Amino acid sequence: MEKRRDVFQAIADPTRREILSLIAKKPLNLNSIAENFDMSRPAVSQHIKVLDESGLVVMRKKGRQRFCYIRPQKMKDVDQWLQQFRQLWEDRFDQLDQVLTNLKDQDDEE
Amino acid sequence: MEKRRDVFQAIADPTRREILSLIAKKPLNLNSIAENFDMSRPAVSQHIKVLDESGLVVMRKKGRQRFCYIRPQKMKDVDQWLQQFRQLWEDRFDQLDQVLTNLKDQDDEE
DNA sequence: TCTTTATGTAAGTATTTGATTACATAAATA
DNA sequence: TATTTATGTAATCAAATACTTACATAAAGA
Repeated sequence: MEKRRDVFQAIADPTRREILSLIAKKPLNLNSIAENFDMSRPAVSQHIKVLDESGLVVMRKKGRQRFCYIRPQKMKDVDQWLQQFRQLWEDRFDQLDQVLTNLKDQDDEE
Repeated sequence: MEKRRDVFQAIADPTRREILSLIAKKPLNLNSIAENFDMSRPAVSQHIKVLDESGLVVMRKKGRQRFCYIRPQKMKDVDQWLQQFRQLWEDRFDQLDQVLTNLKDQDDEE
């Protein structure tokens, strides 16, 4: 039985996000993915395992290779979570922006 | 100087995502946020600190209270990262879906 | 069959995370 | 001024994370 993983936890790691970007362009086998990173193959393999367990990718055996495919449907889950905030950033003149404008006087970052 | 945090790492934790959902509806002070969770106030405070450092929220002092506001612009960063995958889930009949359909025979999950 | 290639897996480890409790401080109120 | 309220901070700790190296296995090709 496969362990279930949280999608948000899966995309938290920058290496895993890079892997997703890579295979979004073209499905790749494990070694080809590992070549793109400055870390050991087992390390990359573990990242892919996390992605697999989260449902963000699926693996498919092809001879002695295992190819990694992105699962767009699961990526959509993240998009749907964002839905609740979308209105906020589309409303340019909401209260929060005013608050942030006022804050510029007492806060100097960014 | 404030430590910079990764937005994706910030939303990785379910408690922090809940906090964001809460204050998206209405800005709240720290204690009011903590009331919604079954954990100690300092624990919630640390979560909010992470959100603050990631830029997803801003704090504003009001008397002895500190209110927590969502920063929609930063939420948009996540949305923009998703952009690269959007085409994939909008194309219903791409190669990946065919692969997934074939996979149903050798894989029994979900 | 022997070798190479692609991958799996196990053991070990440093660091980070997510929580706790205890105590400190600063603003509002009696 | 004394107390309450809202919050900050420090010390501690267990568990999870993100790696490493070493070895095992399974499929393809010489």
